[in-house]
Amino acid sequence: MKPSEPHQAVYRPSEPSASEAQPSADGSTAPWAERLGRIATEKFGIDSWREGQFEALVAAAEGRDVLAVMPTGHGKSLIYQIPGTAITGVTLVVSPLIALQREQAESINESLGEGRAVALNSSLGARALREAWAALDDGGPRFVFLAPEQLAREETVERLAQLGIGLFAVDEAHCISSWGHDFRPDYLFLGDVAQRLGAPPVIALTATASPHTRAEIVERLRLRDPLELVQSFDRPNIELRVVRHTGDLDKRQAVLDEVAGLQGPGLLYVATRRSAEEYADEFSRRGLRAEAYHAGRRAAERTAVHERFLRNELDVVVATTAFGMGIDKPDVRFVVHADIPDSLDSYYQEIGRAGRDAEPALAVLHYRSEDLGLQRFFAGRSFSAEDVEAVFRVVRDSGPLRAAGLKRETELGPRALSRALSLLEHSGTVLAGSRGYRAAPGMSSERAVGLAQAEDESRQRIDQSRVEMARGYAETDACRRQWLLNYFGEEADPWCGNCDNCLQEGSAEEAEEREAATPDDWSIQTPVRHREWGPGLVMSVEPDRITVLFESVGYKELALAAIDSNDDLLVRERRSD
DNA sequence: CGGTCGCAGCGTATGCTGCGACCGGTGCTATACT
Repeated sequence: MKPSEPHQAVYRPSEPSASEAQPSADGSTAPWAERLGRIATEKFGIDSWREGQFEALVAAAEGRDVLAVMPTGHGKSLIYQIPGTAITGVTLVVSPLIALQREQAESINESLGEGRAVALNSSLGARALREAWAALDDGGPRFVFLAPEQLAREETVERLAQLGIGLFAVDEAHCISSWGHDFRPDYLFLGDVAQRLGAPPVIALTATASPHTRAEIVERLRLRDPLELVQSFDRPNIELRVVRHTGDLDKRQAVLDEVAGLQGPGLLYVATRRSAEEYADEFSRRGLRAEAYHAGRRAAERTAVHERFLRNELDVVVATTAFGMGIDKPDVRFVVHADIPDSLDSYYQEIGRAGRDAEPALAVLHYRSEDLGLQRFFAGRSFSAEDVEAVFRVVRDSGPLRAAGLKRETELGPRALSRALSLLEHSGTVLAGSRGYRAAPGMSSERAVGLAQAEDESRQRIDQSRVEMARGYAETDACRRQWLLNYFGEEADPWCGNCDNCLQEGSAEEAEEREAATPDDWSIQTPVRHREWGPGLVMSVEPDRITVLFESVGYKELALAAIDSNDDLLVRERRSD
């Protein structure tokens, strides 16, 4: 197996389709590659590219959908910025946080001149909002930033459709999967919105997405044969460690002692607001410059903490998952976790905030198996048959209805409504059409509830299995980096030399031996089919077992002995692409 | 699922134990009030 190259990337090159090619703003007939290269140099000062990056933005200009998974700081935004500058239509960018919208719009205005990008959100007063729309109608801005909630309003979608949207970009696209199902349901409707905006090419961008999340992004946004650009997830300068604890108190003590002894600036992630406050108080008592950061603090305080951290006025920020999106501070020296997160997707995203300057950095997870209880709780929300039935009846009796009409007719809260609707739609009992949602022909409400419940159970199994993969990372005695990279569908050496397991007593030679003992007939990313669980992908291979990600039940470990002694239990599938 | 809180009960320790109830993470937006 060869070592990961720093910018190893996989992508499926584009076949330009002339029919869908974007019209160019200046009527130029020069090939897109040439024109975009010139714009990159002249307007953005870019003349070198990461592997696949330039091809991706050319593909977008030519009308192809793109899914790009690239680390922060690798120029993801250029993939919509450069084509957006050249095409005739306006580029719409969906972004989850108002602060991010503001930041991105400012950066475009610096490159292209004032007024080329606007953000539409609730922080604008009524007057500023009118002015922003007027500027858009006059053709000034080339880029509009907004949150998915804005696109839930039909009036907004209609106005944008009239403007003519040339590109539809979704930044932080993993939010579709992590937030869409209950927390921010409007993420699930972005695929619909894109259709109603005239089905422009869609660009999905994120720094972190496992194969499962990538598949969900493609499905939810209805990407059509997208160009997939997936750069390596490896961050070799981050040392990975796990410390196991049996009791809550000794864990707490160890976390306090460790963080107090580390050279900052750094982050301590915790599971609850309360423990964020407690740890921050204790660090302050010990003389550290520490602050708690969570969604329960006032907006002004959160901004202040963020800014002081960026200015190196804090040694450590103790945070819940609220902290971090869009933070690009190069010299974060450590990210310690006092509690295990809900998935390796979250964990990787959080430790990825360390060592962006490529200097040595440290990621330590303090682990107690009991801590998984909270994550199981978050993963296993209860199913409401009444809500599902109410939504189904309304759709069947008064459909077709759009989201706003459904909200009016069902009188459910936004979260309950979209959770029910998403289950109904995903189980095929409610169909999304151009005029709104309608019931599948001949579908009874009993059957709809049953199918939705099955869908919910499958979703919960998948969430639970992601928790189990996080447990696997914490409990493995093999190379942690290999586990993490395999989780993201990437091949990796069995010995990284920079995790506790590799550093402790193992050696490259021992790892090679273990590797030699692992069977050759299974390799990661092999598509397989299980007798009961259906299709899946091999995610990791160990001497005595393999881990498979199944579409229906999530991650499962299978003993090789069982597979060998049972001919048709698990079979290899031919690759579909 | 596990931790914490309040309360009853014990029975007299400026508390302790056991039990059941309750809580736990992410942000947008619109609207009503200071």
